[in-house]
Order: sequence, then C-alpha cells, then structure tokens
Amino acid sequence: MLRSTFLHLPGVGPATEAALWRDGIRDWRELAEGAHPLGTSPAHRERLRAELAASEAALAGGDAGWFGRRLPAGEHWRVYSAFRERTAFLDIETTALSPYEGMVTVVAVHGGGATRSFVAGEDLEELPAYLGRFPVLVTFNGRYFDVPFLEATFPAFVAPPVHIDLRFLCYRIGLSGGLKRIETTLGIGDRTGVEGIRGLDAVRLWREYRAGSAAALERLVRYNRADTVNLEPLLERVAGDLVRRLLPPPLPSR
DNA sequence: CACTCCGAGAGTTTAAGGGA
DNA sequence: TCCCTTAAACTCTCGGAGTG
Repeated sequence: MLRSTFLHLPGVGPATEAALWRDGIRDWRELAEGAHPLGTSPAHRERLRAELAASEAALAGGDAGWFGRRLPAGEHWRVYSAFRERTAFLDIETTALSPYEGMVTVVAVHGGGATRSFVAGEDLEELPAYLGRFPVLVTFNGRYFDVPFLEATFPAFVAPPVHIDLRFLCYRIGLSGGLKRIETTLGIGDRTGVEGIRGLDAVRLWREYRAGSAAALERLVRYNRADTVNLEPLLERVAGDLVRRLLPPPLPSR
C-alpha cells in the first residue's frame, strides 16, 4: 500500500491520488516514469521526481518516520505492511483515566516476534528504551490515552514517529464501540483465560496485587497481553478493508 | 467519572489550465 | 504572456467517543 501512496507528495491530496489510481498509476515508479497530468511545470515536475526518489530511499533505508512526518495521522496505517517486523502493538493499564490521578501499572509491547510485559516497581523503567527500537506504534485510542499517559510518566518518552490509532480507523469502516465489542463483532482475537475482564477490573486487580496477591498480578498481565496481542489481527483486518475501499479493483492479470 | 484532539464539514487560499 | 475560471489543497471550528 505504501508504494501506491501519493498523498505524501507536495500538491497531492485525496482527489488527485484517487485520479492517479483511476488512470492506472499504482506505484511510485509508474508516476515517475509515465506520462501523467502532474508536473506540467518543469519546476514542479522536478520536485515530484525528487520526492519520489526520496520515497524509494526512505523505504529502502527503513525510515518509517520519513513517511510519518509527511502523511496525515489518519493515513499512518499505510506504512504498516512495509514495516511489519518493526511495528510495536502497545497497551497500558493504569489506576485512573488521567495521569494526574493515577499511575501506570502494567504495559505490554507486542512486536518483533516477541511479547514483553513491564510491571511498575519491577521493570517499567525499561519501557521507553525498549519501545524506542520500534518506529511504528499501534494502539487503540492511544493518541488520547496511552501516549499522553506515558509522556506524563516518563519525561524523556518520545512516541514512535508513526502511530496508528485503531480507534479512528475502526470508526471509519463503520465499527464503533470499544476494543472488546469490535473484537466480538469481527470474531477475532483470543481472550482465553481472561474472559469477562474489563478495563475497570485492571484497577481492582492492581490493588489486590499490592495487597499481596501474586495471582492478581498474573491475571492482570495476562489480560493486558490479550488486549495488546489482539490488536495485530484487528489491524490486519482493518488495513485490508481500507485498501479494498480505497484502491480501485486490481487490473485483470495478463 | 476527566481528558483529549481526531474527524467531518464549512470556509479560505492556492495552483492549474484554457482562452485571448 | 496575462487573466479568469475552476478544482483541489489547506485552515479553522466544534462535537464526540473511548480509555482504566
């Protein structure tokens, strides 16, 4: 999808991009080499050529942030398929909805072939450095909740340059409600062992752990990991849907 | 419950293309 | 070469939905 994206180019908006697709121009090379209505003035044409070359270089060099800076937040999902192995799915548990009233308790990061949990009072301090290895972040409502909370908790925390917030993407394809309701609607995700646990229960489980229950922490960590890991099939589903909605059907194979 | 600013839509600016 | 029309990009405003 990233190679079919023209939205990050100067002077190209949704309408121009859709027109290019309709004309059968499906990737950067076709735009750079083909005769097209863009770049009628030599200066603009040269600028486009330079941006297309820079796009190729950024993709080859693994610079996801280059695209993150040029694409609107709502289109960051287009970067995902080209950077799967460097994508981190994230979910945090806290004791309240605002960082002024609560604290981060448990965090899970799923990506790069591993799922790691961080626990306050144990290894939570290692989270910012660990997350820093991933240029692409995926959350559900993380733009408002997880990221601001982490920024308030760790002054040095810098969010990855590409942030895909599934909440708004789900809404765009007609899926409303929280994460669990959407999982049920789509029939995806695995909640074995954490059935029935909801966000508010995370606050209670943390208190029970602090009061001495090791089982409560184990349960909280398991719940947090389920929330996080389930973001991956959800993004695959949503991204696939968005591509089908956006791109005209592929040309018949020859 | 408090908090957040994206998303949609209207309004404004900018750039392309055609006619003279 | 310039100007006018038109279409798209860009900017602003405001309400809303989900987080533990």
